[in-house]
Amino acid sequence: MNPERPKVTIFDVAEHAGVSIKTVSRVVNNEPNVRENTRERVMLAVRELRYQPNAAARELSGKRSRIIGLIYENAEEFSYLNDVFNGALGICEPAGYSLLLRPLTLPDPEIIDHIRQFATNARVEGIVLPAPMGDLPEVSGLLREMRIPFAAITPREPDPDEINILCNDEAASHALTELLIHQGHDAIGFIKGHPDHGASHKRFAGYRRALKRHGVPYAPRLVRQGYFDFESGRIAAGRMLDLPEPPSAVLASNDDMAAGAIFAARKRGLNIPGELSIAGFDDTRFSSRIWPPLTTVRQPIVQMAETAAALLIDKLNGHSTEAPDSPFECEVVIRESTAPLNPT
Amino acid sequence: MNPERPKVTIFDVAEHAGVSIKTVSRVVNNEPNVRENTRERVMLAVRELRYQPNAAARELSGKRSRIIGLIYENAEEFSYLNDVFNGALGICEPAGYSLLLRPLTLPDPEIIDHIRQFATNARVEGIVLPAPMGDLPEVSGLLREMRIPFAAITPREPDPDEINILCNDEAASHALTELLIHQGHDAIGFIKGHPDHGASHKRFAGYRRALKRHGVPYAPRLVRQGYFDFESGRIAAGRMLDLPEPPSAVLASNDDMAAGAIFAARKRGLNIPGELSIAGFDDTRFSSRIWPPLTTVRQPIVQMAETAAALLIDKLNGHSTEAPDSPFECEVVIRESTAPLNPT
DNA sequence: CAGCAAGCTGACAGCGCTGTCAAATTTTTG
DNA sequence: CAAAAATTTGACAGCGCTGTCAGCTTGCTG
Repeated sequence: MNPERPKVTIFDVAEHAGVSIKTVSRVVNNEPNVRENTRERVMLAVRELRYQPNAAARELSGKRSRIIGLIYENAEEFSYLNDVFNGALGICEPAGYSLLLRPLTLPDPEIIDHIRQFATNARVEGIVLPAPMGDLPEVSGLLREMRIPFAAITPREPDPDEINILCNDEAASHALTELLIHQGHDAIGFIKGHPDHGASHKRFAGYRRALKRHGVPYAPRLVRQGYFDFESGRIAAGRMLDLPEPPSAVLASNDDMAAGAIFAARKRGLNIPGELSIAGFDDTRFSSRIWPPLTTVRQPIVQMAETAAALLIDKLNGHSTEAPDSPFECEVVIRESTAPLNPT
Repeated sequence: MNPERPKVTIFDVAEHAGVSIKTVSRVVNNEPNVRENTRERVMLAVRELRYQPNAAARELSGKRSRIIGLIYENAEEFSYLNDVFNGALGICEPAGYSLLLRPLTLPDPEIIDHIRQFATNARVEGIVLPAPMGDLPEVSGLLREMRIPFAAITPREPDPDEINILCNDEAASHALTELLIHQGHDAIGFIKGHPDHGASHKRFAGYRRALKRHGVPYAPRLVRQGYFDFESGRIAAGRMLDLPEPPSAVLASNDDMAAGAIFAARKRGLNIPGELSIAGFDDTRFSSRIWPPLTTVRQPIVQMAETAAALLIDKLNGHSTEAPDSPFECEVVIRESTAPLNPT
């Protein structure tokens, strides 16, 4: 594409170093069976000539594209994805891999075709599946069938043969609920997340376990279905607040819905956290900037995505994939949207 | 990467259609000089065998990578980028191009090296430069020198030989300021954007022009420097609000800073919009979800990115690049954070 | 119907690299 | 110190496609 730039090929390097092209190839690809002396000579030539292997030739010859795909839901919530992109890119680049994005709008009846086409067309070697893509059985099923390795970032049951990145959603939700209970709340509303997301169930489970543990009765009227978006949070919270005996605290399964809950509370003239405590989940960029700043849970998304990419690349390179033995830790971030219950 | 999938090559298609591989190549690449009859026969074979040209072989042989790079500032503000990604991907995919991301953290003293390496390594044919990348002279200079076509999405002076996607920032800012003036405000604070971004100057210029046009005196004390981030908006607004004669309205050069201004106002117990009107710029996902929902300006980012990618691809394919003759239109979105001045 | 331009089609040589396998070299062994 | 074993190196054949250019068909012209 740039005629001016004189392309340095493997032949130039070989000549410069006084070896055969195959030896250069060995050195460049870190293959064994090259005398240290020779290796250094080649490396020197590589550096002097600023040799950059031609990716297309490599792929054509070696059958390795060094491309990793990232299939994600093209939803509104994007700060989560930002972290995923950054984490994955940060690992792929130094490893010599490219990252190719494939947004998908859910629900997508043709999802199978779309993914199949993406995998074939873009000739990806492996795929990263952030939530909720990793939750969809048809997606993981297809990839298994196509024998394309993938790394799912989602809180599902880990499979020893597959890469699965988890964090302790359940424990974090438990801790957050516990915080509210310790603050004296005993009517704690819960807005569930999208039922197709594994995280939704974990978070709800943590809530229930905390109630049980502390002897707070579970009230189904205080639990509403949400879908992880602002609107559903606003509506769900509104319903609860209009109840004859409204909750004194609301726990939303993510920050978008928590923002919706704040919105609903304000509409009704409620003072937060004076009259209603609200907590969310995810610690989006957003959360510290609304008023009041949101009590929430922070997940180490960047690290999780890094790990996903790193393990995937390891697997592609035939290294033993050592899954991390414990899930990543979430952290409760306490801000001003929650406060001890004010006995009026 | 998938041994099971039998690869269909151009030879298979040629045999199946009873022509030479070259003819298949012609048909697949829409080259002229193929009899209609022959073309159809080949197309049929392509469809029957589900032939997918091998990208690596194409690139190696034809010197065309069909890869477009997207270099962006890896900043907090991400909803803008979401739109840029979506717009660019939406055009690239059907056109048979891949989009490769390259986040950069600004300021970056080694930006030249990073970009040079990206362009070489990833062998991109062209590059999309959303703001503020297109504003940096060293970046556009380097790409010009490397003779890599690029499309800058940024409000700079258009160059007829280069692709430049603009929107009427200045006019939108003018309109927004005018709105506040019509609402009776005559002490309108302005928080400037990052000085390295072209948009900052346009937006400030619109503000000044509107003041002038309506005979509202320009007060330097009501203009503060910001950097497009929440914190700088919070601080700048705080300074203005602590003035002996504070403004009755504040216009921030983007929504993040407007959110900072809201935050600062709330800290001081001010009622918005009762005691202070606040308006922003960009209409991030955020803007309608904070309280009060923000009056702001919406830019057609997706369409701008689509146009950028489309023009770039046209250029790469040697088609006449017809730049759109007028900038994209912004739209003032009026929400509840602004209100007529209440004469107390 | 010969003669010629224009339109089609195909043979073949790479593109730059890696895999295979044989040859050359070094090291180890008896 | 020779023979065997292990290590290192290189020659060469593709990978699947496009560019070049020559050859073959057409359809016209006179």
